[in-house]
Amino acid sequence: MDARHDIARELARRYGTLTTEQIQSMAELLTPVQAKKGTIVLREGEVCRHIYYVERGMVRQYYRKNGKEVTEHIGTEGGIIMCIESLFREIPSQLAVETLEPSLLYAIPYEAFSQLCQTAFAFCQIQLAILQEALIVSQHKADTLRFENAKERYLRTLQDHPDILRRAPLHIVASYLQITPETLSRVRAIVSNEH
Amino acid sequence: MDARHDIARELARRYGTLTTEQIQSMAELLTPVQAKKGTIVLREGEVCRHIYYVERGMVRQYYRKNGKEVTEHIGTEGGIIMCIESLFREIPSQLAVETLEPSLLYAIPYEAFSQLCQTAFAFCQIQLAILQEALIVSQHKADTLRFENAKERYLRTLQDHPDILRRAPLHIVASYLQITPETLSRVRAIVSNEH
DNA sequence: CGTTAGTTTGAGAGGACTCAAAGTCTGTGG
DNA sequence: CCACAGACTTTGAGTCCTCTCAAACTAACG
Repeated sequence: MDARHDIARELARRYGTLTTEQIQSMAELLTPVQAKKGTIVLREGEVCRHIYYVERGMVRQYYRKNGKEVTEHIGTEGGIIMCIESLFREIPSQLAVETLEPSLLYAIPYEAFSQLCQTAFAFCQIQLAILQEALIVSQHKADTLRFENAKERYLRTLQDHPDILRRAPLHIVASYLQITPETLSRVRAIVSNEH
Repeated sequence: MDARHDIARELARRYGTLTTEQIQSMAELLTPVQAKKGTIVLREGEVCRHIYYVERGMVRQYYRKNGKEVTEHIGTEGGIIMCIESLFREIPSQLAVETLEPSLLYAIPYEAFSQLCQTAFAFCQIQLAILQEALIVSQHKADTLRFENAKERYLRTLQDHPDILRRAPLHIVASYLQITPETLSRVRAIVSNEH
């Protein structure tokens, strides 16, 4: 069976319900993207036209600010990556997307997916669920930044996404946690001293 | 003509396109909520079942953290208020909604609106557009907090939402800007000295 | 007109930043 | 297979922004 069916089925399971034919339609949209470590999947300035599903590997979204790279998001197996503003407004993306490991992504062309949405509410519901989920995550992230200091954010990530800490280089984890590499290094030292 | 038609028409204009009959259906969902200053429109712990459109007045969403009230969002004329996590997951809301002025809101029952979405893609598109917009705003907000200090955030709000600064009490603006009332008071003093 | 809520001002503390330098890892080419 | 260059991480010193705590002042409301 095509691997794309499995992804389509997984998306349906997670975000809604699709009939067998609808899963078939969904699967046909998926385009595999195999990329070795360090590949730029979406360049800054390009218009983002896909939603990406991470099947294997790890990718990050980042942008440049005052000459420094700021990591906005890191996605691992099962994660969804999209450059929200670029995708929905069809404007050049501030965000770039880069693999941090050899990765297998499945790109969902947004235009075509939107077409599908018009054919059946079930697809629409999936898009709605993805956006709702993203909004909830976005709010939780904001709360975390509001109330937790560097050490607490590190410990939370250690709890919630231990693979990110294990697999991503420190300076990228640091910008993901919105702290400097120096601070993360110090926090790490303190935490490992406490066991 | 019913005022609710005007709101429905405005929502359609802003977020999509609706036929006359669809505007009619939408208008029928809208429930006016007149509330004097200081009214709790949604209590913490209640499940949020409506999306609110602010026709007149000003409302805020806030939650309690370590005994203090934290203002998550302030909405004025034309704004949309929704307690995202509660609404979509149907769980008790952490957020409360309170009027800061005598206000006229229109409540859109989410359940009924979702029903409508299943009858025509046009409604779905409106919901999608609202969520997309909310996501973009949410990201911009995060960027602001990441890179701007107290004074810059104050000046930005002075630029973008001058009515909030004029109409809301300082301590509420402060928690909206994610700074203490003391800091906002100092920032304000500095800015007004510079003219 | 007094009581309470809200705002201003001051002093001091702390977390995270910047800049700087030393130490470690990694991968490429000889 | 080793050596070296460049990237990454650690450690140190000093600074700054915003916070907390405290007290005085002002406004608002019954």
